[in-house]
Amino acid sequence: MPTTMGRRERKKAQTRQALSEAALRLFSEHGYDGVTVAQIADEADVSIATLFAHVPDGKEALIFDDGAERRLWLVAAVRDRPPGQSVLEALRRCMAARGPFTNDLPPELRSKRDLIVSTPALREYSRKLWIASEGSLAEAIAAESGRDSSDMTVRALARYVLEIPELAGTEPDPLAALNAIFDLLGSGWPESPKQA
Amino acid sequence: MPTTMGRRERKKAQTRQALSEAALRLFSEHGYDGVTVAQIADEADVSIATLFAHVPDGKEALIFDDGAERRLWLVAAVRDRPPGQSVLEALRRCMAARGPFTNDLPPELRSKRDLIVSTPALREYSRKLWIASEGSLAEAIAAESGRDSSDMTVRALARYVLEIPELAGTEPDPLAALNAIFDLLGSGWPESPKQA
DNA sequence: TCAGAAACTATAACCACTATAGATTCAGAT
DNA sequence: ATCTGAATCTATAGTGGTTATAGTTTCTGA
Repeated sequence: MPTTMGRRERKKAQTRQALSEAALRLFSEHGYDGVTVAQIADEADVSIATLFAHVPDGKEALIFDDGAERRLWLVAAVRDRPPGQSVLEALRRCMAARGPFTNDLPPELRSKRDLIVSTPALREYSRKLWIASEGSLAEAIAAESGRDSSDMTVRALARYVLEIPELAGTEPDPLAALNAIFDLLGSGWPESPKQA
Repeated sequence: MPTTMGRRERKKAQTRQALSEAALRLFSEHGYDGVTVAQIADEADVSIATLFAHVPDGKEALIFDDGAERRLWLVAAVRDRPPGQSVLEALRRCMAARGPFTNDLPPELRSKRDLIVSTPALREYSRKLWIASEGSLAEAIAAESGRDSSDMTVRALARYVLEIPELAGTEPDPLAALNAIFDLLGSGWPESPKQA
């Protein structure tokens, strides 16, 4: 069993990447709705059937990976945070370094992010990818807080954290929005009973 | 200007209702994916083009109204809550009486709810309808708390409240889940810093 | 070297949805 | 009462995403 990938897996990865690059290039040029999957398949020099074999989730998934990386990143951020740091603080820093919340990115990634943020179908799919990590994140949080990962409070917190990109990503100052939301999650909404 | 609707509006409402009923009946019988819009149009005795004229949001929207009622209900719950009651408590009671959180419903509505909860496409659309009220709810909350409705904290709270049906709707005990989530939103997540 | 798995292809189909143009029905003003 | 214009409905034909099928090529492991 060779340490390197066989030719087959290598070709597969190449095809998948050709599809991603073709899709991103065409989307950037003509907009998401201005491009058909047939054009993308052509540009990557494969058949339409092959395109869907590589990207079973459909057109929107073309420019995304499967989200496994995000999942690992989140879990690691919670589990390996420095001593004295809270779970929320660890998550806040983790997310602040990603996606819509930083401009410290190469220009290709920045334009990709802008494309996603400005295209509803892609924003929705991005949210789906984040939320797919809910279970893993809930387990990580549960492990750190001595609760069960099926505890609704834990699941809700995980979900709410993962909704932040969608919620704050379109704000004029995304980072400030991110911080405001984490403050809310940490301290709760101040009671404001109606005057009697 | 007559107090009652003209014949035209009456017929329009009839057609729309015929479509809703046909869709619900067929979905319940054969499952959402087991029914085509052509079958629904046939069952309601209209053309496919007419179906889409009545329901521009597409197949999933067939069994829903436009969500205006929900919006009014939520805003009223916040604004007209009894003296001494907090905003969150008012929203908790409002939601507890609706959708997935009560069984105090006629059997037709119960089976409709079960169909929605068990069909991903319909669950997603239901969430969309809830979230469409985010702006209105944020305004209502802002008015009660002396903040601005564009305040990220207000918007986040509104969003998080409106996500509750999707988040808690599939739990074994939805009402308990609802209460747990409102407790989290009210008090925040207890800090659990890592031991040094 | 051989057998089988995996990837790719062309083709054809299905379905949601849209566009168009024409027919019918209704509402409001004259 | 009638006329005009707008709303509604219709059939038809298309677009585009997605899947199914069946057959071909390419790689892998025995």
